Amino acid sequence: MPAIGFQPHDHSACVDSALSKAQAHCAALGLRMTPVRRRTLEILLAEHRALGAYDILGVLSDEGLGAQPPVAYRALDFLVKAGFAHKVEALNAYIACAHLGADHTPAFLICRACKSVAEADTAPAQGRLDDAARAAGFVIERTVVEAEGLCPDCQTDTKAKGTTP
Amino acid sequence: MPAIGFQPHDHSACVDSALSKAQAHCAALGLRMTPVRRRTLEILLAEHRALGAYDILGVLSDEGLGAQPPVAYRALDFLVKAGFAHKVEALNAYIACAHLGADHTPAFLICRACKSVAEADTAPAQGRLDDAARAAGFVIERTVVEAEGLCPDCQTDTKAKGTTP
DNA sequence: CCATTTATGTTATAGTATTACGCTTGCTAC
DNA sequence: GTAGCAAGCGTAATACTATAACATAAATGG
Repeated sequence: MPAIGFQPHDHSACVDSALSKAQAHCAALGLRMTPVRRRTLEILLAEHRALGAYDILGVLSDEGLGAQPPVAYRALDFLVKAGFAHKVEALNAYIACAHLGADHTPAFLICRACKSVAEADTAPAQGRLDDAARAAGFVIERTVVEAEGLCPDCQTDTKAKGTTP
Repeated sequence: MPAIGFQPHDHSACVDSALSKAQAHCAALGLRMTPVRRRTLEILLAEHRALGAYDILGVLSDEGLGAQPPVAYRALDFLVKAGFAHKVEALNAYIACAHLGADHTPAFLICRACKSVAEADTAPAQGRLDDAARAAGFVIERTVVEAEGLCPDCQTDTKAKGTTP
């Protein structure tokens, strides 16, 4: 079990905060935070890594919350639509939103060695893509911005690449 | 068969040019442009759309160039590594590179209505992603920048969304 | 020519995601 | 309170995407 976030932090507080923000957001908008959805969010929040739908399903299934793929996919769809989670396209996997409440365009830094994922702080990230879209007359509805590479911890580890030839 | 690029252009010239640049690049680097690889590139070049590996495989198979998934995946891997094609992560599909020869970070505009894909002219949208990475001490090796939305043609079409309620 | 590497052919299987249908639950209007 | 409706869940079946593993063939290079 390798690096968690890229920076150390009070993870339990970050989980609690996200959970209660999500709950409040649901109450405000009349969305339904059902047991399956809540548990799915908790599972995602437990780590700063992206989890596959079948990883989620495995846990849910162990806990008697549903045994077939649609259960996980429906919960994940809900969380993504509500903005509580994001899909990491480069991994076909899902991760809890790190900036819950902020209206943002997510951008991810994905470590290929330890598989941890950080959601970049930056908000408007998409400057030139926007320009290109405007020039082409294209209307953007959603953006995917992801970077794969090595996190600080893994750059020095032998398991990464030959930085010292 | 809907919109092709976002702008009209001499497509046959754009195919020929790409093909001969690829051939030259292979010759220069000692890469082998085999029949399967060449045909796969031609298939991708035929449209400014992303094609699934199994779409490619279907064509190859019809032409007697190989019937199993690995044939298509290997050809696609080669083309991607050589820089002749890109993978569009948001679609799990592949598209010919539109800027063959230029050393660039691809960025895509993906129309959700007609499925055409344009590769943005601009180098990267990654200004702030870069900043975020530097701040976090993260080393980027590859970036994925994709935008989903509506191309110019599909914004007015009824098939898109209700722009006129 | 033989050895080595590179590419292809094929089988099998793993991993990701959706369709479809029926049941239950919770809300709203009467 | 209960009839009707929408949203959510349970389940089975299946589609789509991708890779592992191993055998064969073709090109390169001594």
